[in-house]
Amino acid sequence: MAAELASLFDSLNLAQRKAVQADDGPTLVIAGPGSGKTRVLTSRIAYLLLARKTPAHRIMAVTFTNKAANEMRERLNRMMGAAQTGEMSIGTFHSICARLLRRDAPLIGVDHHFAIFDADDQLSVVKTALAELNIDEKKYKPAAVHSVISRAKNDLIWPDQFQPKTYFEEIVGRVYVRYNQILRANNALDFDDLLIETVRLLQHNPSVCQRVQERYLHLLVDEFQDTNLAQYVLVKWIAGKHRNVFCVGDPDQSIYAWRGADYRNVLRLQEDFPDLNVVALDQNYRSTQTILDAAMSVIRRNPNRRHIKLFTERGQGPKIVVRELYTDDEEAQYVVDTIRELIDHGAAAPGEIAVMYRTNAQSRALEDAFVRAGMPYRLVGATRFYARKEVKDVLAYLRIVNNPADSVSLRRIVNVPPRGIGDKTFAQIEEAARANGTPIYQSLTTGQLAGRAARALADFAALWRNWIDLRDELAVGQLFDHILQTSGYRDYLKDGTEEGEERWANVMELRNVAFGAGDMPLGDFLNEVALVSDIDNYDESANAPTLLTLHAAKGLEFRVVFIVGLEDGLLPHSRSLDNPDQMAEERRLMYVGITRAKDRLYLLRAFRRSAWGTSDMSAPSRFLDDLPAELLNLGGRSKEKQPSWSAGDLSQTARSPRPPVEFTPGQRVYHQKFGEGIVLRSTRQRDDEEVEVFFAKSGLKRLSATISGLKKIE
DNA sequence: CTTGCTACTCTTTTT
DNA sequence: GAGTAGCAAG
Repeated sequence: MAAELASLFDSLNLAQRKAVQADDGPTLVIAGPGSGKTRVLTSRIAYLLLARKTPAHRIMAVTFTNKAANEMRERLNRMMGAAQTGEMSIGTFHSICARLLRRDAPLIGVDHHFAIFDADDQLSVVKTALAELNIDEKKYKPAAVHSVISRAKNDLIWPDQFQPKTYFEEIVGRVYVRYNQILRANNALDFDDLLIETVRLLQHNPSVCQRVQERYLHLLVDEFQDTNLAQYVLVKWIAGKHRNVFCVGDPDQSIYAWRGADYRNVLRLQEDFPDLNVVALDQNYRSTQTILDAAMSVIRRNPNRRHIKLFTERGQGPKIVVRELYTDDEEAQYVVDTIRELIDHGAAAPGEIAVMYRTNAQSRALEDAFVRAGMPYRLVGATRFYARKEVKDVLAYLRIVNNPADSVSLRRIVNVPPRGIGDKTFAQIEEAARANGTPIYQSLTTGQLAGRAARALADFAALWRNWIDLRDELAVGQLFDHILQTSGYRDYLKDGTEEGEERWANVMELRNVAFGAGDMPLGDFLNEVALVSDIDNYDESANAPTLLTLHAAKGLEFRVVFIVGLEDGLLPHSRSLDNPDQMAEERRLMYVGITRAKDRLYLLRAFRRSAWGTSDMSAPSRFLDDLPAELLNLGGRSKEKQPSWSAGDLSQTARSPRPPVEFTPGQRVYHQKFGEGIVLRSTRQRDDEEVEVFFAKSGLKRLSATISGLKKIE
């Protein structure tokens, strides 16, 4: 024991050690990026377990992603070689709340088999509510309505407390009421319910509250700056008795205000726990001084922040490379080319490189470039695995078996594959269920419809019945196979097309997860699946560059980081331009991105970016202006002498932006769609180049050099 | 009820 | 440019 502790402390600096060994009572560790926050949190837990002999089951640790939780558990296991960490309550707020609620589900008006509705399901509930209330979807966008509802829940505002301030909110208030009723009729909770219902459970049930408060001797919270009000109140309740909260965070890295996160929770903590012990960590162990200086020069311009000076002993390191490319495709090509060079020169292994962007849509150009270069990559986000149609379909089958009240899932698959149960028939069933006040399952089995529909319904009801009977007899994996077979979904998906095979492969991946669940009850399995985030599945061992959004990059680090799309309107995002608070958040996002880099940082922008099928010009990000020239490598150009097409103001560049003729007759070229070809003629257009190419496969084509993405072959 | 066509929106960021 | 909602025809 003593040996483990000694070696643990050897790896910590004085300030970190002080935090780890803090006395019991409320503690807040404010720390800059790369200062070992998570390490301090893990060490604190090890310290509590080893030195303080705290039983593992009396510790709760909340992290931002399940991945972070798993990592922490692994580290503790390695450190202590003990399986006792398995008894710790560790996970995201959402997953921990789901576990708490499961036990006392009847107290909040659902049963133990309650479903957790994801973003997709939530939207479909909003749509149903809008339809029932005769509200026009075109005027009141379901997504916008839902975001207000979600925000209210995160601020702990129940439907009957919702105070509309605008006409729009007036409408939302009415939808909110109906929305929640529909959720409960489906025996379902949404993501936000997991938090707000747990707060209510603790508030209104003294015995439950006492049990929880008594049990958790220590509560530790990572990424505290990203907690919302509901989460903060949970912290207060859970730690209400023993008052041993240990929070770790960095206000400069708060990037989730848009979903209710409130960095003022730091102030609330100070108010609610006047004896709060605050520890600050500013030494950085991740990045070179150049990178830290760049990060500080960007974040410095935000108002109302505590000024901290980040320092490192890692030295200056290489300058930050700033480049301007002509299009987003060229930007992507630059990324791929540079990565290849870095790998060839041994500057970094492929897995130590990341490419970050503001919006998921930007990943497409990058993916194309990686595919063209035949270079493997990891993609985080975009179309998340669990959001794929086929995956959601199969899960919907499992969900109606676990929770026969789930009409949202039923609607999804009742006619997939086609069974002759169309919208109209389904609406009748739903109506019957509502009229009789019975769950949808019953009105399906006892339905008294006539003709073809009745036959189809009876057949489906028999299948469903059979699955439910098998629910508790078969393991999740076996049930999975059985349903896939008997429902006809398997044959429906495997339709012989290439796309069908791809979808089938995804279903098989899900099948692996199902078999991995072993004897776990179906409900537990579904809960777990509902709460995984994309980053949770990110495979460390795959040795390939990672493509991810700046948000997803939080908490990670890479030897080399590319941030692409440094353009006003993208980073900072156009929706933030007229709002100082949102602008400050964009700046923090940029700060988070920069500080992910250990050694090398590349900041790229494209002069022309295609979006919505058209290509538009863009101005450089204002954040680039904040970087001192001495930190930058501008590729031989001074800051004033940027490439020709961006010199001067935009109106001027619009007239004669680009390019000298790039393609000459006889040049061999490659086009993504048409393959290889030979240039016959090239004509300079106003701000483009028209190229006539003879393709081996598709014959003569006349193309725009900028839009076609035509490439030279050396 | 199913299939296939047209027209329209869409892009912040996520547990 | 792509995915989907909505509609018309089979």
